[in-house]
Amino acid sequence: MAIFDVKTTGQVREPIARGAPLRAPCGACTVRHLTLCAALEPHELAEISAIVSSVELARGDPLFDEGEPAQHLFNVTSGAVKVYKLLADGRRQMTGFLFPGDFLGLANEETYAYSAEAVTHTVLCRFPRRKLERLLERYPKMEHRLLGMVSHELAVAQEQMLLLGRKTAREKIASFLLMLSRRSVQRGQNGNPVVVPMSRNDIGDYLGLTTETVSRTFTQLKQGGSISLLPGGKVEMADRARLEDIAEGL
Amino acid sequence: MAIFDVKTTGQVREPIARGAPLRAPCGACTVRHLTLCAALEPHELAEISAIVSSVELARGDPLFDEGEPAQHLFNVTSGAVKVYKLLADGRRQMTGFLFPGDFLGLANEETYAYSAEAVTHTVLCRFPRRKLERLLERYPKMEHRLLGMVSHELAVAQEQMLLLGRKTAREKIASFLLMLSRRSVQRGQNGNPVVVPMSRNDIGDYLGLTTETVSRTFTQLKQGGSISLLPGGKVEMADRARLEDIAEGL
DNA sequence: GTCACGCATTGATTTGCATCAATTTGCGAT
DNA sequence: ATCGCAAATTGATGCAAATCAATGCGTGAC
Repeated sequence: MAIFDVKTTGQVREPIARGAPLRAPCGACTVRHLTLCAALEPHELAEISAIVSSVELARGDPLFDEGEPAQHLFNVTSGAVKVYKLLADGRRQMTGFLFPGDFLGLANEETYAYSAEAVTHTVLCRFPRRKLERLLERYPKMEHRLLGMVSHELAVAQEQMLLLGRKTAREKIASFLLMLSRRSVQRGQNGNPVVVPMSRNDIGDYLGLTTETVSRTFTQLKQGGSISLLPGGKVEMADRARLEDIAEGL
Repeated sequence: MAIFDVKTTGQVREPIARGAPLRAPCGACTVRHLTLCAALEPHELAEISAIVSSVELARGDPLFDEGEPAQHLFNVTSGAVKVYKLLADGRRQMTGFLFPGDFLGLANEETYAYSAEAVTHTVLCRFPRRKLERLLERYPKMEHRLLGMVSHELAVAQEQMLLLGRKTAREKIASFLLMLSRRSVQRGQNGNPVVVPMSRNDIGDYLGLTTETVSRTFTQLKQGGSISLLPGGKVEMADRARLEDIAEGL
């Protein structure tokens, strides 16, 4: 019961679009070509708008937990979300960080396969899953776009397996910074310096490292002249070409 | 030019279905509910049959390499295939092992995102990508099924990230054996003992370990009474419940 | 302004896995 | 059966990253 859990924390705002269809269901939907609602026909947009609502989370608020019934799909409007899986003893693996334009909650099974939590203050669009599925049946083009998005996510996941299984700490951190930068540019923001909104611990759980190793590796890259650490969680990539070489193991 | 490379090695047989539509494009297509061609209408099957051909590979033969133009999709009919990504210095990460019923070659970009190679003697169905895409446009139900398959693969990939980033060597091997067993059962085969057709080195590259650690961990599990190693690359899971506990980190 | 808490950083030590180097086993070819 | 090669196993050693242990710093609460 993801939605009720969230409501308990007082973070869910009531639907913004109830009865009054918006031009677009949310501000993010036209940001990236991969986004589900981009380039829809007016009547399709209207139908989407009729089922969408808005969710707002504070830093650290849970969105849903692994194993909960998967009742909604979400689209990040602003902020950042982390998704992760846990082992019984608490070991955690981040499977992704999501930014404006990204989707989450797509589940093949009836339950979510991972947990999701806000990294910063975050706003999301929320689509009831059943209703969205009925919509997708009638608009194959939307499903086609969804297939493209999931295929892309799969390719990203495979790249991440290469990182987790075979890259060194140094290579992992370099890859991570470049990834953040690229995605930042995709959203039309500045790619350098890049904002790193998540904690060292979160980064460690994403890259399969400990907090300490993450911290030390940042320091090491700084001392090597590849990056500099700016206040406000920003990282300046002083030598991007070098970072790219490091990331590829050269 | 995947197909011509393969042809050079003399492994590609000419299309089996040219001009003479089959009942089903390949023996595997009805094996699993996730498979693309399962439960198709007769006229859909006929159209699929018209574009499919067959490929046969010997152990170790490449199917395609990362970066090649993605001209075909493949469906494993018999045997086993490994897919992997490489770093510049040769470090390798297996991203999956594929068995009868599994798909590979789905590419969002114009090129393959990974390389594929036969683990054992293998037969595959081959679908020209462009033609299949045109077919999918006309049959949204097939695309819907494809979406389900890719979503499932994504969930598997995320599970693998948890394994790579946070599990110990022992937990990785236990998880791996259980996964092989489950998939073996899905294909209607015996799940215990389970056939392990790939080398220790391949397993290491799948789990982010070295050959030696894989070997030692097998020995350790054997001595602990969880498994026994049988001739012919078979592994008997003597204490499956224990293996499951180990896999979950209990 | 200062207090306190969470987070980042740094240092010392341990450990698990990789690496390197033999040696053995398994298996197909003859 | 025996040869010959590839794969698996085993042992010795080294190193990268984890773990353990303080200490420093910045931000928000009051």
